[in-house]
Amino acid sequence: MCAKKRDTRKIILDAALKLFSEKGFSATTTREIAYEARCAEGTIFRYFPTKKDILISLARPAALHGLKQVFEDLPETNDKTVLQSIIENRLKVISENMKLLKVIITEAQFHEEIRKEVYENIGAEILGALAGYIEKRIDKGIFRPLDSVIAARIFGGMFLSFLISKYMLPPEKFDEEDQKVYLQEIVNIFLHGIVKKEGDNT
Amino acid sequence: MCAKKRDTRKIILDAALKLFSEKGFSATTTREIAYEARCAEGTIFRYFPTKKDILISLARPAALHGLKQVFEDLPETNDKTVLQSIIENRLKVISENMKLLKVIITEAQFHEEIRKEVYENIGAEILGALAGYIEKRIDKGIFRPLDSVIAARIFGGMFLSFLISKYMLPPEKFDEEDQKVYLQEIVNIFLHGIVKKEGDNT
Amino acid sequence: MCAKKRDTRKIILDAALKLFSEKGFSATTTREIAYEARCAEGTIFRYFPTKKDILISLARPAALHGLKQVFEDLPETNDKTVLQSIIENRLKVISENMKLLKVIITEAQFHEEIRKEVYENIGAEILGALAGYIEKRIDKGIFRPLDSVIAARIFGGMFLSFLISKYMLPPEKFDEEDQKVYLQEIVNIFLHGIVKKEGDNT
Amino acid sequence: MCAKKRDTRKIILDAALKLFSEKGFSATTTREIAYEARCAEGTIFRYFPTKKDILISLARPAALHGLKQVFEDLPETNDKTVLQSIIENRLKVISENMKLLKVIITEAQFHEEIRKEVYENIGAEILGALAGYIEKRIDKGIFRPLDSVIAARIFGGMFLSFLISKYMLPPEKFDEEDQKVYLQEIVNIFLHGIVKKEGDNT
DNA sequence: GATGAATGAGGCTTCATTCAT
DNA sequence: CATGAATGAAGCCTCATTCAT
Repeated sequence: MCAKKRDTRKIILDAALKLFSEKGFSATTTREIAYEARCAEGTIFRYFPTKKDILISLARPAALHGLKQVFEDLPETNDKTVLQSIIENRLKVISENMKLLKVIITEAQFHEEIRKEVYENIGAEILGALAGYIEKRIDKGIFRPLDSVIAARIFGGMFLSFLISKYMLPPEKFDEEDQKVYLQEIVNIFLHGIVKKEGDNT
Repeated sequence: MCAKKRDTRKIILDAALKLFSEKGFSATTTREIAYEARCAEGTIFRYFPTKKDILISLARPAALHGLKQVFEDLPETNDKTVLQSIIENRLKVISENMKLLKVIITEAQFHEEIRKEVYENIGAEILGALAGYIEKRIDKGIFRPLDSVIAARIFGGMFLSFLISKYMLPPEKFDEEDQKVYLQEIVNIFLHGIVKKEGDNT
Repeated sequence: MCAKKRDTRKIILDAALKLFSEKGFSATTTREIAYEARCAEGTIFRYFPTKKDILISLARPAALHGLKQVFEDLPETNDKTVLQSIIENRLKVISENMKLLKVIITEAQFHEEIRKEVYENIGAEILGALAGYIEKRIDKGIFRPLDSVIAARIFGGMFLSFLISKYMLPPEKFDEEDQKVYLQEIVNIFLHGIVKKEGDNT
Repeated sequence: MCAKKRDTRKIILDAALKLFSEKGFSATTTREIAYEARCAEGTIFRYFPTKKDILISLARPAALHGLKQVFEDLPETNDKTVLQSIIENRLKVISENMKLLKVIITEAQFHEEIRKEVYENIGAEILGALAGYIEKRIDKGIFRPLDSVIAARIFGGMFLSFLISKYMLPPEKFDEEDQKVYLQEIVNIFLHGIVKKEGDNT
């Protein structure tokens, strides 16, 4: 009785995710969601009391789980190439969750509930993992001493700028080669910027 | 009876800007805009054929003009403290336009017209100015050779992470001191990451 | 649970027909139609994308079909009394569709779509049938040779003048007796006017 | 103080007439009338308390005067060619007033005030003149005895069918030649239909 | 559990009318 | 007299939500 039956709830969530990411939450109608999910409009309300509850469900820990992996369990080898290749791998996870990320980032501005979920998950846990990694490297004297949370956020911002370029620029303005160089430079700049240098006591 | 007759158009634009930035474009009603602008709903449509036209007017080059100066005419003294203080100064312009910036960034995702406006103003011109500055420093052998556009974007992302922290985090989690340190670290990491080092031939 | 579920579409069409014929298309509001149809305003738009689509649906061939029979299959006995009684009989069809006819004729002036529908139905087919009848009588030498289409239109005009008198004059100015005489004279004048006379070589 | 000043009232009436005849009364906005009359919207209301009053003013005796001429002062020569040529001449008056006629006929259905004006002017006077003419011919034994009012209305209907053909059919379907024949046949049918014949005692 | 017709509040927009200049 | 900005009621239409089947 477990796996087989068409999981309507999941289907509706997927449909909503697709549409929210394309048109935004307010501009998406329940009728469109029903059509995309190939179910009746009424069915949606058997699973979600309210349209807004669909949005909130998308920001639930379970849904965000995919995103958490991005900065989790970072190995402590700091060699430039290793870090870069890891980041490239993680990018796959991001790409798979891009639609969700877009919805979350956009709607978090306007909905307290989403914002809270984001802080407690992405904010605390995800960036926390990265900050933890940075902390350890500082302790080992490899990175210079700085606020690891701030450093993690800055790195997140660099990464974000990559995502913005990748997903909002027209493809001809940001090709495969650009992407590769971009990621290399993020790692370069960040590592060079954070690494401890002889005689540096800032 | 002197010059300043109540400029209704401007008042409506301001009201819309406030509400769009608080609730998003779709979630803001023309009735709310009218109420905020203290005019009749019908009056709005004497100045804007369509609700969407209010949004577009907000994103017009004229509106974005203020933001252009942020990275324009950067002095070529590269000393860390100078750069940092400059950036702090420019931040005032950003802060004054933050509401607009938020609306523009959010709605650019969903409206082709806005997106174009953004590319041609924020994208091309602003980041272009920063890229030009970086280019000159590379030529002088101060920065290591890298793609100046990518570097500019990365810096933009770092900056963006600051804005996100400043405007989305609850104030008690990001106080004046945090902000100062954050900006310092952006400059530190970026400069150290981009500067040419002895024996570096990456 | 049997067959006849409340046919909302038909009910809305009937309500619209009544109101359009009383107040005209533009002066009728969808709220009034909903009230007359005893349904919610929103319900109307489940069946018709647009108010104008209600009007167009009213003018669809299906709706005009009833009117086509008016001059169809006219027997070729030309005796005055026969023709007159026939016309009186057909009048029933007209009367039953008078509201529709009024709407169609009125709105055809302003809506291209309606006009086309009218030409292809009332114009071409109905008058065509009458013209065909006239043609046959000409061939038999009973009517004098003339343009049968024009003759049909002229007859239509005579008939129209009757309808105008019947439906626009206050009833006390156009009683049963008047109607009878009016129809007799239409037939008289038309037949005398169209019949071939000895020594007539117009 | 009499002739020279731009007669705003007349200009507004003309503008309204043009638009009412093109789009109908309800579908015409005061803004459009103001634009067509090259005056401010507010100016309209200095001359007409209400939009509807513009319409009513159009149906005033003074405005209808032109139309009255059509059947007035008919000479009593009944010769076919004379009558036909007269009608052709009168047609000029009709053409000049066609816009007004269209508005009057259309809106009379929906506005009591207009309807009354039409009865008392067009109905009584215009058709009355024609009926008087017919009466005289009957008295002289040239037309057979019949209800002259009905006969006048029937003739009016024939004429109306001509106007409908002329103003609603696409021009290529109703050329100059058609028009000439049409008018000839109206006269033919009417005269032959109404004339007294030997041995006719209907 | 699923459906989809029905609802009615409310959204965007229009428009006749008013009124200060 | 003329103007045209402002009004707000009302029009058309949308949409989240309900409910009988």
